[in-house]
Amino acid sequence: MEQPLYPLMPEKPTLEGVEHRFVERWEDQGVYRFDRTRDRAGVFSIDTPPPTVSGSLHVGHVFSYTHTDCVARYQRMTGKSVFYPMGWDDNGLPTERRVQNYFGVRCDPSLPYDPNFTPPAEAGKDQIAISRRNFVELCEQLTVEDEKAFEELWRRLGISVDWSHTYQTIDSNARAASQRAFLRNLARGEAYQSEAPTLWDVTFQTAVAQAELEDREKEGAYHRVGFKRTDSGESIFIETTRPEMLPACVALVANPDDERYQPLFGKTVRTPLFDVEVPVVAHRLADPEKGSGIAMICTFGDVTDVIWWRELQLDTRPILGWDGRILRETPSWITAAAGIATYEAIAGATVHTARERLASMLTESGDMVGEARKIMHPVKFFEKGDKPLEIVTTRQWYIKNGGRDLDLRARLVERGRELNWHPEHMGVRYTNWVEGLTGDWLISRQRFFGVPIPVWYPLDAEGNPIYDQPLVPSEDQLPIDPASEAPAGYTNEQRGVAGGFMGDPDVMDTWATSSLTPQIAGGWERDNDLWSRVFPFNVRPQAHEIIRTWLFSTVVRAHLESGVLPWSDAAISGWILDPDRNKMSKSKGNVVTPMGLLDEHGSDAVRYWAASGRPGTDTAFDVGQMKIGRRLAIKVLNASKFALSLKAFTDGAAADVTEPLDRAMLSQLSTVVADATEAFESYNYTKALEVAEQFFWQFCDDYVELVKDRVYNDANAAGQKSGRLALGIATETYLKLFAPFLPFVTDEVWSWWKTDSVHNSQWPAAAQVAAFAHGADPKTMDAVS
RNA sequence: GGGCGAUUAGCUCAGGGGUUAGAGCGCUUCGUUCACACCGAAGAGGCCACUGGUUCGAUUCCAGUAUCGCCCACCA
Repeated sequence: MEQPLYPLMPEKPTLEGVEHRFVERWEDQGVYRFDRTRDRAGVFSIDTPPPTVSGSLHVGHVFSYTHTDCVARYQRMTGKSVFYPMGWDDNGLPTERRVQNYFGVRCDPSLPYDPNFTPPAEAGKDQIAISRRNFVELCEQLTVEDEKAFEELWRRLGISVDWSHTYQTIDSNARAASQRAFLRNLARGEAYQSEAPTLWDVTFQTAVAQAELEDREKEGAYHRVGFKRTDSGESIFIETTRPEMLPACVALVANPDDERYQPLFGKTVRTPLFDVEVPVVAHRLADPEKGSGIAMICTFGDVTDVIWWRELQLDTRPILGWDGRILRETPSWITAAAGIATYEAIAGATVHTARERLASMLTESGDMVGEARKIMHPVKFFEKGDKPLEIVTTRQWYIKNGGRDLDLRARLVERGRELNWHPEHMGVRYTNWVEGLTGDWLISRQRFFGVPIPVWYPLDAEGNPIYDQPLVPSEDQLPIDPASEAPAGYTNEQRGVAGGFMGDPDVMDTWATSSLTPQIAGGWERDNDLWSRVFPFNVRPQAHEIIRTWLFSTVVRAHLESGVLPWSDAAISGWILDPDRNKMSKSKGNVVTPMGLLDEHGSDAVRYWAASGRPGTDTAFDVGQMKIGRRLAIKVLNASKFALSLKAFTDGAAADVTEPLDRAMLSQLSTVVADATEAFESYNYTKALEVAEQFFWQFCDDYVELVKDRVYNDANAAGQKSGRLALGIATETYLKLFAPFLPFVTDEVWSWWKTDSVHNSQWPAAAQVAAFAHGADPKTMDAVS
């Protein structure tokens, strides 16, 4: 009796337990460890998206991270040292909100730190006010838990990251990188402060950036309101959706070509109820078709008001506070007794209440004609907020992003063209966004849990901050917290004291840190050796809805700091759609938990489904595809076992493939290898899987059936050797072709007859396979079938 | 309002100027204890959204229309 050639091969192969077995083995053997002795050319570096850990795990994560992993595994097999770090985005509002809800607390920066504070076991009805430091500690505590859940999922899914390279967007390296980049922007004049009208979220009481806006269709109503000409007393009617802004009115505006209003330009009118004299001005943005063709300009009712105010150099008459309520103090420009009385009736009211009150007062006074006419119109919201944004004037920090500088804008558009987009048409969104920028990037946020803006301001003799002489730390001090540390030359006793200093109270926008993920993960100015081996990165994988934020801001930072693109390629993933073809929402995603899917179908099967979603294409959530994936994995198991039981080999005596059938099969395989390789090189993992799968099924159905007798049969020694070798080559090759997609089952089979991991093996070369085919016609296989 | 993408079998999707347009699922039928029941084989099933144009030839290229989705936009 012959000894079995492959003693480790089980009698009944199964997928049972492969995930746990190989997750452990890969970790022990360091299969995915980044080899940092390799130079940049030998490295494939990935700017992994750091998931928002406070968000829920959902199938969308599984989907897009699998795509990147397939590419990473392919690159690793081509001999590259793959730099595949993992980051956690635990910085910013989502974490704050989750901590508030989870622990039932809220941050009150005026409170002192309580080192003994422990949150209640269960969140109570009333939020407990805690200090900023206590709040930040809770944020850190909760995110650690969240990160564990993500890591477990990634490992189980077979995501081949090197777990010794992880970061958090709030950890000290990230804070240092974020502050360092900011200080360099500041030193080069790319970061600046400005006191200006700013889009403001009244719920969160923070400024928001253009990239965080979204329009929502909301019901509004046109109020037709008359202004009396100062000279003749004739009424000029405007239509407004915001009558509550009337006390903030600084002018009326009409189009310069509008003959109806041309006689009014240069004249003045008086506002109803408040009796304030305002000019009538002309501007091209006034639309003769909208409302009555003449509009009131208020400071500030909408972003057009800001443009008019700036370009026409109008007065500033703010009436809205940071809390979204009408300022309590009666403004100085309202002098008429009736006007003051009217203002007092709305002082302190919310915008909504003030609108109702003023509308009824206008009706009573006869200044408003008819009923308010309901319309649907787009209203600007903070994407995470649920109250319309207001515009208030505040001092904020900005980074230049081409919004006000046409040269810089053109260079950034050019960067977008240099980038290889997958799929290509996603590049258009970048260009559209950059060309549509209306201002620089507002990076300061009036929040608590984030990277502090690393500057202080000296206080003058009256105790007022001197904003244009910020005090900055040296880079080797970073990260710093200006709220607890003092600038050089000062002591903490001088904080808030005339002649002393104050820390900038704000934190940076979460994107201001996330835009530096290549720098954070790649060891910029922290580990220059690493940096030189990974930057610029090869690929940024990400979703298409954050091209305007994450992708663009990362390009801005790398362009300003290093004068290059941060990566050569961007791989844009699509969305998961539910069976009704709607975007799969988080609530729906929770119904099917990712871990539950992996338990039910197996990781390889779920990966198979994910890999069927092409780059940038929205894909239906489809359990059927997972079942097919599982069937494929089982087939790989059984077919490989069969081939090996037929004494398939690749490393025996110097044999050659001599039989025409064997050669034809290998010829076909070499084409498949070439196609799969080409597909992977252009990030088309779906195609790579498809060609491998197609070959594999035909191989099983036809070739194996045809060859098995010959391979069993000892009589024809040459034919037998040829068949066994061809079987071995094919088996080894398809295992490798499938390895990026089905890492578990392929490594299981690999372990029966090889000692290393298939994931560290060399990606097949079409030419090598072809050499055994000796120029056979690949079509022979189809014919024979 | 501007832009991008999609529309192919009942479903999920490939494909691509040139014989009869493909796959998987589902459906129907058949088979199998000798790798694989978490199985295999065979079959039925299509005015390739619509209308024009270019062409010897269009499902494929071009233009327009419709529907769906997404991105963006200056809220009077």
